[in-house]
Amino acid sequence: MKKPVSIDDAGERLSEQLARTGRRLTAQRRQVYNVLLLKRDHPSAEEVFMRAKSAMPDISMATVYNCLETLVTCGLVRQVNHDRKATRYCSNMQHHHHFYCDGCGGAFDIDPGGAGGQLRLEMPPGFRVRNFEILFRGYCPECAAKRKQGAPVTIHDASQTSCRSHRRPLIS
Amino acid sequence: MKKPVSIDDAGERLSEQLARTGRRLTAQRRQVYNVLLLKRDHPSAEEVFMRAKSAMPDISMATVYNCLETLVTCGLVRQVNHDRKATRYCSNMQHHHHFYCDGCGGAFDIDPGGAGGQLRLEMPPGFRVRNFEILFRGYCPECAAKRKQGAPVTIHDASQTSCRSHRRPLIS
DNA sequence: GTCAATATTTGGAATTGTTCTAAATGTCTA
DNA sequence: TAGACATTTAGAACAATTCCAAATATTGAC
Repeated sequence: MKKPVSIDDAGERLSEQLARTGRRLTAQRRQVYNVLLLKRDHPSAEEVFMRAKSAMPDISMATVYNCLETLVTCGLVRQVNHDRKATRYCSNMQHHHHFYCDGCGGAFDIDPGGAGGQLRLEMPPGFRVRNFEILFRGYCPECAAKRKQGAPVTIHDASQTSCRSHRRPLIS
Repeated sequence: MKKPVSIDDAGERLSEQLARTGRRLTAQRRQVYNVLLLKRDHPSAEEVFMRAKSAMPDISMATVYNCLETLVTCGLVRQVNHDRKATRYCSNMQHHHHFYCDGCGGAFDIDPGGAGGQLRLEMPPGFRVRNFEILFRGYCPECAAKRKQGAPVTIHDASQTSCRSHRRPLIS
């Protein structure tokens, strides 16, 4: 299994990715990224703000949001959403699943296990799974067809709900 | 495969479940439940409101939220969340997974396929999966241990984050 | 190093989806 | 039909997030 980004590589990785997308390396971006690498417990923007603030007292919440967004679009960090709670941020960019604790609300990474077509997941010791749910992303038949025809398509525009509304729902 | 609740059974089912939990059957609750049974495309509260309003012009948004919550706690309807978008409501109470279309934003139910331990999912024709993610729910080692000891535990209190914060994250 | 051009940060206002509140209305039981 | 209690309602409050426009920082050219 590949190693995640170490704090040592982080600076290089960060400036590299920022440069690649024509962005500047700032102290705030470095700080926010560091927070995410230092303790990989999926903090919310609020939590990132508080941790960053302790090392950089003048950083603002708006900046934390900006930096997080930048890191996400640079592919250095990903967002993790669960129920409608605040978005959390994760510096583990390898493909993985998540375990959400009903007790403490914690989020834990679950390794996707054996590669290839076969999926063989193993929970780390001590975890008690009550249920699971698979979340697929892709294109529904209508949108897949539209894209094949080469029509210009806007991805993920929430206001564009035509497809959803006139299709027969897939439960029988 | 079992059939979902038909509109005909719905009234009975609704009053039955409401009575079981000491609640009253009201026109608004019936209306909201009907909206959800009539078109199973995972509408948001806003969409439910608009559809309900066309048959019952005086219904209010607050009532729609109240009714939806009641239906959820009665086990007649479930909430479906995706990214941080508005919660959607689903009257398919059988265990199933979800497919989210990146094109139109639609949500579709995916049958969990073969019963038993083995999981063999099949996408309905035309769907193009780009990626998937598994979401586990349960208890993390610390919370599982606490519960075994019979300590009184509050389930899912978001403010209680101790467990999350002092545990080493599970990525290596 | 200095300057201009441009990107970023910042505080506060605005927005969105949702919950709360308290008064009005409805339903049920006696 | 009254009294007890549940439900509905409009609007205020709320939390997480985004937007805005001014202040500040960074970069590249000289």
